[in-house]
Amino acid sequence: MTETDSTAGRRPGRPRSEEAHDAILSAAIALIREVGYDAVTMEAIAARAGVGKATLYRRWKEKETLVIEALGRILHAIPVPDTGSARGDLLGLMRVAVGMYGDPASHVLLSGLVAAMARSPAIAHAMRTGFDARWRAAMRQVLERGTARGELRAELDVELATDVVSGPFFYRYLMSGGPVDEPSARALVEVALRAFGAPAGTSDR
Amino acid sequence: MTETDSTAGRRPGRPRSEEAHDAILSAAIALIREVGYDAVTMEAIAARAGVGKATLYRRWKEKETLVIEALGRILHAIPVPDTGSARGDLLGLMRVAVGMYGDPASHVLLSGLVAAMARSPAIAHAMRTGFDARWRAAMRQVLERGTARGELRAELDVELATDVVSGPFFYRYLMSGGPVDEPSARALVEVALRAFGAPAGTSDR
Amino acid sequence: MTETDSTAGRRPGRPRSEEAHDAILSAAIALIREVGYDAVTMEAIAARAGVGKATLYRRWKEKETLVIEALGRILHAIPVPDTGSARGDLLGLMRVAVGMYGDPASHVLLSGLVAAMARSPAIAHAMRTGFDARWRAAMRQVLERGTARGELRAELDVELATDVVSGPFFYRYLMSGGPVDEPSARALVEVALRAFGAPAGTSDR
Amino acid sequence: MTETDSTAGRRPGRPRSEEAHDAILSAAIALIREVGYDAVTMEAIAARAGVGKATLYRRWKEKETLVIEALGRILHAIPVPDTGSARGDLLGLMRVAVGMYGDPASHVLLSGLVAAMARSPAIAHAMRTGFDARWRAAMRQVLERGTARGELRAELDVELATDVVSGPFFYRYLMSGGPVDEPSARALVEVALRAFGAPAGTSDR
DNA sequence: TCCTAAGCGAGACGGTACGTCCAGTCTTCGT
DNA sequence: ACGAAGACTGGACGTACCGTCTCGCTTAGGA
Repeated sequence: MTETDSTAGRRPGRPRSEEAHDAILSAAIALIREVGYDAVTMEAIAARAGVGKATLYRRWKEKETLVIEALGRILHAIPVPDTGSARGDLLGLMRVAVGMYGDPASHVLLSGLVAAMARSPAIAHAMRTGFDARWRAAMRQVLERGTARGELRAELDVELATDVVSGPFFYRYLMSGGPVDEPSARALVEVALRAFGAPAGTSDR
Repeated sequence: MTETDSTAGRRPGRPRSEEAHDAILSAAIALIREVGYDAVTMEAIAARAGVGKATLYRRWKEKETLVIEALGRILHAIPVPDTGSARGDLLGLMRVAVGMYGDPASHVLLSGLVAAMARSPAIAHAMRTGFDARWRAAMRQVLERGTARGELRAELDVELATDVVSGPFFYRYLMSGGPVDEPSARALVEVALRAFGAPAGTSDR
Repeated sequence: MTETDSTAGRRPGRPRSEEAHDAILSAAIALIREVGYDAVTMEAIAARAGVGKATLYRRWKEKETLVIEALGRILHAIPVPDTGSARGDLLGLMRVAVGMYGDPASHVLLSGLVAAMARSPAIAHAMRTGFDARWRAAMRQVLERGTARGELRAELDVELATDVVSGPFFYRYLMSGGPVDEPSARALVEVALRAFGAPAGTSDR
Repeated sequence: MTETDSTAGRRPGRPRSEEAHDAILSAAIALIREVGYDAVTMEAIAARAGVGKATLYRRWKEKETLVIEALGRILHAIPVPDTGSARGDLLGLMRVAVGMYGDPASHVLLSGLVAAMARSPAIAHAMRTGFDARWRAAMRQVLERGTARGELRAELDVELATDVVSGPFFYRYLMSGGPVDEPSARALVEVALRAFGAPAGTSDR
């Protein structure tokens, strides 16, 4: 996520300090928890990390890219459920979603990042590859397993199915204020199965 | 949307100037178009409107509520299509959505407002009643017409169906970057019909 | 002027590069001419010289000492006039002064160094021995020649006479903005002769 | 010294706070005394005065003009001695000079301002009218009284005489490090009398 | 016709954060 | 142990807005 992915031949001069890097990301996370995402300032992060502001700007151009990298540290990989049925797998995944949306810090954080994505292609890219891609990969795996098992239609559009299942929560969470909970998760799974389930006579239902 | 809707009980003192009100809203809209939503500042709006800053703060507490009112001026009511079929009506509505998302100013604007909603309940309320409610009402009308015609299931959960159809575009637009266009609209309508259409043997198809 | 004047006693390790030394001093002079004395930074000098900042600090503690050494390179020795009369000699010397003050870079340069002298005894010492001493020596020579010739009083206080002649230009140049030119030089010489000339009946005029 | 000399018709908007003005100047003076002239920063002045930085920059573009105005507050008018003789008057004035140079804060302060004069015509102007002019006016008065009394030459060049008397101290103080004291003052007065005194046969001596 | 109250534009107020710059030091590599 | 390169902490810079606060002036209704 940093601009130097190394592997390239050593650059001259003093190398960037990993300690500083860690201190900054930790400070960022701590501050987000304490004062909330958009009260966090580069100034405060630097101070908390015991680091000059220039050191921040040398590595991240905006607060958001920094935050995204920081979140990468505490974000676990998304566990892909394997319950034996598409219904179970999808439900498992939706429960993960419910859990993520449930964190009280999430709202300001997510919406702040969404706003930042609209301003900066770099941030958009970081968010899409850093977060969304993980989620979509998990969904893809579940869906493909479902088609392989014959529970879901063979001609299934994975992207569409992913959005149909994921979009409603995202929309409720950020806009309409509708429920993002276990019952809703169940309902959405049933919708998905009706829309993308294999026609009768095959294994589902 | 302003706090004083009173024509009742005349208050003492000089009344608020409608000219100033108009000038401010016009300035806000113009600035959003010119420099983008989040580069707009109260300072600039006041200057552009030829108005003191206090005049702004007397009427709106935050930039967002001002903007929401300003948008109310240029936002048309959502036309509820009546094509004779649920498929046609839904598709008509989705085309409206495609059109709204298509405005190049929309991205920063919408995401900025979404972020503001997370910070301020007042803004959230304004957005939900000012924008989202219009959309949901249109959806409700279309969906109820569908059930009345027997095309859609009688036990349909209108809120759920609305979110299943609307959520994916919202999600693609603000997060994943997926397509928000006519073909996608068609695909989503088909998904909705499969998920919420009346069981075979009834009037749909 | 540098702390290592040693050609004596070979030290271990890589010897200091004379090329670097030259490059630095040249860069310093060039930058002073281009952007003016106090816009010059150690950073810029190092960059221009193609040298690490540490290399500068290894040799000079402050910008000023570096500059003083750099100036030593381009500063000619002060030519002591020998016209045969105290009046002529003094006038010759004052013309040198007029010439030095005439260089457009001199003002910021001199005043900057004067300010630095007040901060740092080291700089003060460098300036006094590097510049002022040369001037005073020239004055002394001229004055002593004058007393030897009987043109000037025998009991003359050389320091006082030097300051009476030199001070007014310095004062005008840095503070009052009065003229520093040939006529003023002439006037000052006449003052000096009246004040320090031998009493009537002796050799002066 | 501020850009608004009033008398002009009232400007619109909230007037500038005199309290803030005073607080700033006091803070500046206090800081100069405490940490020395060139360690004083706009930041520190603002903090000490309990004032926003913008309030400083709204009134003074550079630290130096602020300082000059601040000094104006504590600088007494120069008392013009009237002892009955040119010798006494000049000596009185020189004693004032010795006193001013004697203040331990003066060196960094004066040299800093001299450097600032070279950078900025505004500062140069402020210094010349604010400080130097007072001194020169006092000198002029003394000198003219001397000529009126017949002690000094009628054709006396006041500017030249002023610089001959004042320059040496200025030069010693900022450059050569020579003595600036009572004996030197006496010596300079004698020089002035020899150079500018009326020829023998008139009242002096 | 005045009085009171709230509006108005203008702009200064105390603050906070911005992103940049430089000082002076430190750490890496290669010579 | 030198060299360059470029990282480091620290702190001031000058700017931009924030939301609040005076100013003097205007515009109404009620006394």
